[in-house]
Amino acid sequence: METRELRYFVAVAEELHFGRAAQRLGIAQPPLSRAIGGLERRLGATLLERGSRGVALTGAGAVLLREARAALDAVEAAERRTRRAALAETGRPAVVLAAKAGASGELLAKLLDAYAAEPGAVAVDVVLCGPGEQARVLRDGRADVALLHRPFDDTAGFDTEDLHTERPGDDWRPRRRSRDRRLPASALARVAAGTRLRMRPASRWLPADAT
Amino acid sequence: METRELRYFVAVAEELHFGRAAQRLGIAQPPLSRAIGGLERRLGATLLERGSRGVALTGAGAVLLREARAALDAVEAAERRTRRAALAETGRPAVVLAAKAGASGELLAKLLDAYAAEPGAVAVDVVLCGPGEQARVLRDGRADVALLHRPFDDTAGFDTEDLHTERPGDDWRPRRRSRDRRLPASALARVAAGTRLRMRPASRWLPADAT
DNA sequence: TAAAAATACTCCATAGGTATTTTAT
DNA sequence: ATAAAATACCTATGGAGTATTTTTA
Repeated sequence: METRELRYFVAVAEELHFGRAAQRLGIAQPPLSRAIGGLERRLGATLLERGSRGVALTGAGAVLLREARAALDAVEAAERRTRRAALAETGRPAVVLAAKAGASGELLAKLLDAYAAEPGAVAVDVVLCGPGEQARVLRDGRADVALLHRPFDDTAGFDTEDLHTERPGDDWRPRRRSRDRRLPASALARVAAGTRLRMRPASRWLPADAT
Repeated sequence: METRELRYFVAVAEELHFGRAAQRLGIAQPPLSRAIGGLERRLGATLLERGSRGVALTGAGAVLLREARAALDAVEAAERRTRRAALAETGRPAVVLAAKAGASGELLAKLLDAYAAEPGAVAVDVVLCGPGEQARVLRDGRADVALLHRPFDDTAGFDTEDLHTERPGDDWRPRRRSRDRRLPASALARVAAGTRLRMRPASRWLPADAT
């Protein structure tokens, strides 16, 4: 499967309409129909139910939509991180850390200090995100690490390390008196060293040794 | 970036030789050189240092190798899981569980029983893997969940749920008397419901808002 | 100077466009 | 009857092959 096909399918699956999807992709409707048709033929799967009111996803189509988004994110991340690595070649390397804008100021400062004190620490660029944007920014390669707040942010599928626990009854304003574990900047160090990208299991469905 | 380009690059990065890589890909050397050249031009990055003794990876090249493998795994997983979903459409759906061959027999049986007892449980196919193969099998979509053994298997990047703890001093043979928590088959249930595929941060390097 | 990668040029497969037909409500 | 997708047909971009030149250790 080529990423072009995945992009085409995602467009159709999101618009649920070949015409609009084609418009969004900047191509004509017939080549899009053929691309999806070819994809279905090669997968041996019906991805869409066609009707004169547009299209609907089949079960297999829903699976592909989910998986295709993840795969496209991974491809995008590959591109972004390679570009960043190339720029870093001339200059000092850095990791990009995503933090929710307007929050965790003190924690962030402590973390950066702790990491900077380590031998071989590289520069850390901080990207500020809107709430709940961190996961996306990590997945598509705009950032390499993030500060998340459990249980509000979903950490599913990411490697995590606890940095700080806020006392219950704290009224959600960070307090001095909240318990601070020794800030482990090791996560930053590991990411800076280029730890391998991993993925989480997903999906549902059938046979064990089906291709 | 097209998956074809990623496959080509991975081949060259692994062989460190355009000729051998081309052979492995079943194409001639010149088109491969051009494909990689085009990729480098579009990324604005030098991925390989060419010499008459073959090639060597640059920093950016090493990043792309790592990221490209992950992206290709994601694409492969998309294809596999879609095919499985299509087959399941006619017949009952199932999740695929990966287990290390020759181990965890009793735990596996208990887990499957616990899950089967839940309302709306779907079929579970069990795939037996060699040691350490589970992570790969999860990443490329041959399986959806796996039984792993901490701290021997690296669970980095996966969502985990503790099922069973073996007593220290147990001599590594599973014992009846080891403490069994109530087996939570909820992981299986969530996976069967089609939880979203996630990825872990990776990589290293530079600027915040570089494309 | 010898291996290996890059260029030059050609060919063809296939992505894409336009016109039209088929289908489903 | 009408909106939407599929099919037919044509064009052209670019992927791949062969022959050759350029590079570098």
